[in-house]
Amino acid sequence: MTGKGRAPADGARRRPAVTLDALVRAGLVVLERDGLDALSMRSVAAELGVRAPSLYWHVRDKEELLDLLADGLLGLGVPALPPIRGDWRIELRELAWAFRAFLNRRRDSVRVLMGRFPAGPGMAAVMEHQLAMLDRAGFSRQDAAYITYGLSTLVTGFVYGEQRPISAAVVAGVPVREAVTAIGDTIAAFPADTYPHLVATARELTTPHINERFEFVLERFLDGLAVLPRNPKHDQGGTGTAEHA
Amino acid sequence: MTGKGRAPADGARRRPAVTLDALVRAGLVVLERDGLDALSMRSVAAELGVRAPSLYWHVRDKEELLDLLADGLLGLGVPALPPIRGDWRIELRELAWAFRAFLNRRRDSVRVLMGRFPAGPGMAAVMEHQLAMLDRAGFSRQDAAYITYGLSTLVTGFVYGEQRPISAAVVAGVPVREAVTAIGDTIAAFPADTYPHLVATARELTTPHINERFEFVLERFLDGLAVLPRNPKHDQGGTGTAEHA
DNA sequence: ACCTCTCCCTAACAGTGTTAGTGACTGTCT
DNA sequence: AGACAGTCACTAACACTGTTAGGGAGAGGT
Repeated sequence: MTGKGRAPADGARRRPAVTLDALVRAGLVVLERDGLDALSMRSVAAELGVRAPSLYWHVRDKEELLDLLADGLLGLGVPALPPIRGDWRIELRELAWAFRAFLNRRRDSVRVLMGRFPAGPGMAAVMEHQLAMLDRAGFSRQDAAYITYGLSTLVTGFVYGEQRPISAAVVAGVPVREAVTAIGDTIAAFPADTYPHLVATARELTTPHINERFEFVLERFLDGLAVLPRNPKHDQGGTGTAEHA
Repeated sequence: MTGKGRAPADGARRRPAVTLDALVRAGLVVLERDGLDALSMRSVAAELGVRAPSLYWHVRDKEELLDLLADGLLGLGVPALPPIRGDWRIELRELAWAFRAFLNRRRDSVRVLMGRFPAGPGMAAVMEHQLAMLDRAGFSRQDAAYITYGLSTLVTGFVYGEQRPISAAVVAGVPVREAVTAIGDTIAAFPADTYPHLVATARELTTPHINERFEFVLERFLDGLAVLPRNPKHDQGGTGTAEHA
């Protein structure tokens, strides 16, 4: 997956008990089985039958391990990439829904991926696919780059918010801890004279129709893409934009 | 700001050294001065001249404190809300840019806000403003709710990614630690036969023009909103949608 | 004077990421 | 064969985290 990584310099000696590959694999196992909060240097090391400090031979710090895990996660999602058939809008939509489904399926994956831009093979495969799709649709390279970045930001950000439990907080002069569990009721109970629109929209803001919400945001973005200029080219060559490669 | 919070039940005794209000204020001070990583129960307590366990009298756990801080942050941003004048697109654009600027100005605010939906007065003020804006523009309540949620997700997600240092990770068969610092070079160095589009787009993907990137994503979303049906009503009453209030 | 409630205290626990220093093993060179 | 150098996992430890248990000082109500 991630290759050997640490260069063997001048010939491999006794093959080590831990490799970067095994480290990432173990990390993904722990992440899926016990969740991100339980993913510590010690727990990952234990998964490998090793003690925590050994990991620092292969990885600078936990942050670097998480970067690797992020790329590993993307690599896992690659098989689910929707095929390229010709309609960019349908394909982009499928891609977004598939990505969201993946993030919701793999435990804590969105927390690991959020804000990360891992320059590894997992990310490369996903982006290559997406860029090929957009190139075929005739988008400029600049637009394609922006779209790729924007769409992943959008989906990741959405799922991140979707997964966080809606946490109750303080309303002026009202007890917190034993407060209503439904945030909709909380909002509806706000003083309607100072927050008229908010109170009136309390229900709409807190509907549990999370899929419709996602669809709305996604389709608005896609609508915005539809008005971009495109340069249709139907040469099936596939590598139409790759120069001096 | 957040009121008294904990109800005094049956008459206030000796007025306490710590109040919910003071707690939040101290938390915000620590957050701005030392950053989120340095914000611990002990450091916030020290800011109040108190020991850590005392905080648990006012707050269930750190998570609840962070929820309160999130709402406190939003409250700080309220004065910067752009005025409502009549053009929803201009106003929404101003709002998004102002929000992003705020998130980039207040240290670690985006990390605290990300994924949180604090049902407090800070959030209420921001949302009331935004909903009033959208209501005046004639959007339906459902659309207004979706737009509000979507826009905040979009901006927050974008800034979160914007602030994270682009972390280098593994490329198949290439050393990691001493790897290139510029991620663009990394991508450009990928095998061009397996990732033709990616390699060709390496520059566009990693341009440092972060403002243009934000503008692109935002304007695409706004373009998408422009095609939504609206029900123009110019009654200046302001509370046009508030029923049985 | 007693009781009860509020609320901050000390002590402690289990856990975290991370560094220092050690030593065993392996392949290469003399 | 023996010395060397590199690889890589080990033990021990540090400073720190969130959080709970239990104690006790102060104040208001009866």
